[in-house]
Amino acid sequence: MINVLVVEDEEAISNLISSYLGSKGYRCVCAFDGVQGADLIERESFDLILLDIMLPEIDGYELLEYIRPLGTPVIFLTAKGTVEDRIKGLCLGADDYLVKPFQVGELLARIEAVLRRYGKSEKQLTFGDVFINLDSRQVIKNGQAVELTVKEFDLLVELIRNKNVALYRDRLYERVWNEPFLGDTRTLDTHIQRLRKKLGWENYIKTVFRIGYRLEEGE
Amino acid sequence: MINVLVVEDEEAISNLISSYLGSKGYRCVCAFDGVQGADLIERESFDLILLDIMLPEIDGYELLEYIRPLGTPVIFLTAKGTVEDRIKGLCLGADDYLVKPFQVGELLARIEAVLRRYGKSEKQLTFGDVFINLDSRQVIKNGQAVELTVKEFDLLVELIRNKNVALYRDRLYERVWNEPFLGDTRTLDTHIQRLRKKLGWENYIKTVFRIGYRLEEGE
DNA sequence: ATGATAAGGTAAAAACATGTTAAAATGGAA
DNA sequence: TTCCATTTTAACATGTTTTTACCTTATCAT
Repeated sequence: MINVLVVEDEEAISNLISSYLGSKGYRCVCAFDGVQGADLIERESFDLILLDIMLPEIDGYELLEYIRPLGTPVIFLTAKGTVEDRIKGLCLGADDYLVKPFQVGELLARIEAVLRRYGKSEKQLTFGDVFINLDSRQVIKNGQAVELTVKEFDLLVELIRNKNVALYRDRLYERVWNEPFLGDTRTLDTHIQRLRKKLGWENYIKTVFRIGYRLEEGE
Repeated sequence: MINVLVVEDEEAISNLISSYLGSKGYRCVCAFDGVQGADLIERESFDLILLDIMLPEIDGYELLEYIRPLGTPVIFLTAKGTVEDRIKGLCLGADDYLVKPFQVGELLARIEAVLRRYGKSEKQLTFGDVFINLDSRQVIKNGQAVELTVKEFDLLVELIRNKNVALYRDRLYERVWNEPFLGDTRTLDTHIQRLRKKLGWENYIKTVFRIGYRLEEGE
């Protein structure tokens, strides 16, 4: 699922965006000031950030500086509509610019354009000989369908989206289960084992001892 | 691991690039003509493509057309050095342009710049012939993976981040272990020994008597 | 030089993490 | 409700890492 961060202090706008995008199948996380935004950016990775310029604590320009090295696309949302502001935002590295008030439909169009530009409008994933369709939630290995349960599927997607990254078990669990990780169960391990078995990925899903797991390319 | 495709028909250059990048922790796949290149691009996803312009079968410009929709960054490698060629490549969507013959170091610098721009530069560190990927938590020495435990890895990162600085043992311990140092154990020393051994760094990790340790550049 | 400390080296114990299996709990569909 | 697939838990086995213990070697201040 596409993960969007909305950094916006006006709650009305924030709610509007998140409920609209939610209904369109995006996952929205909201921050109400720059500090919260920076925190969230550190915690998890987003596919897109919608960024208000006028924010308490840290303003949008400053936050953008922080985001740029991550390469995450950014759309500015702002009341400031002068040409200079536009240019400033775009020069600093924003991907697009939307002046408030705006139609949610227009916002969606721009979001999709930006994501397309970044090749993130993924409906499918592949890894090795495994092909995954996110819409139908089907997994095919060597042309053969592989039956995965919900949790197994979500776990697989999370691993592939973060291939070659050592995923901390707590983060991994929290991302897939959407609940805090209380480290005393074997739930995650059990699911990892089942994925390994069903896909024959004993050599690709590596255990990173004391950290978590890593889906490794090559080998 | 960063996955690079090299499409280049001169085998000497291809080998040079792939062995150099390999030693820096990149995974390189080589294609020797445009058709092979297109095949590989279809088969797997790359983080970066190095593309020669003058190729048998399908030339670089044509292949670029094919690559662009994927959003994969491309650096042209070519003997053609005219301004028109430069402009043509960049206009068509190449991210950078390198004229042969080139220094491998310059190539690496450009690669890292492009990857950074795309947010794909997984954080990485190098020291001497050792290459560290912070995302995947993998360590490569001379192209060979070195298996480090969590503590060894964290200790190594701390040393490299403070190269040429004498690190007090208490500070070093506290940074890596996240707990106060109660100076009566040999834990830190033991880990230093193991790092020295695994990396062959007996001459680089110096003991600063009564102070701690220092990772020294240049023998 | 010498002795009090500090660090190196090695092995083994202790601590801890993950794999494995089966059984129990959960929850949705018939 | 009952059944069934899925998910979680529990218990035990196995495997790794980290720490400690102990002895040796090195360093520095006197």
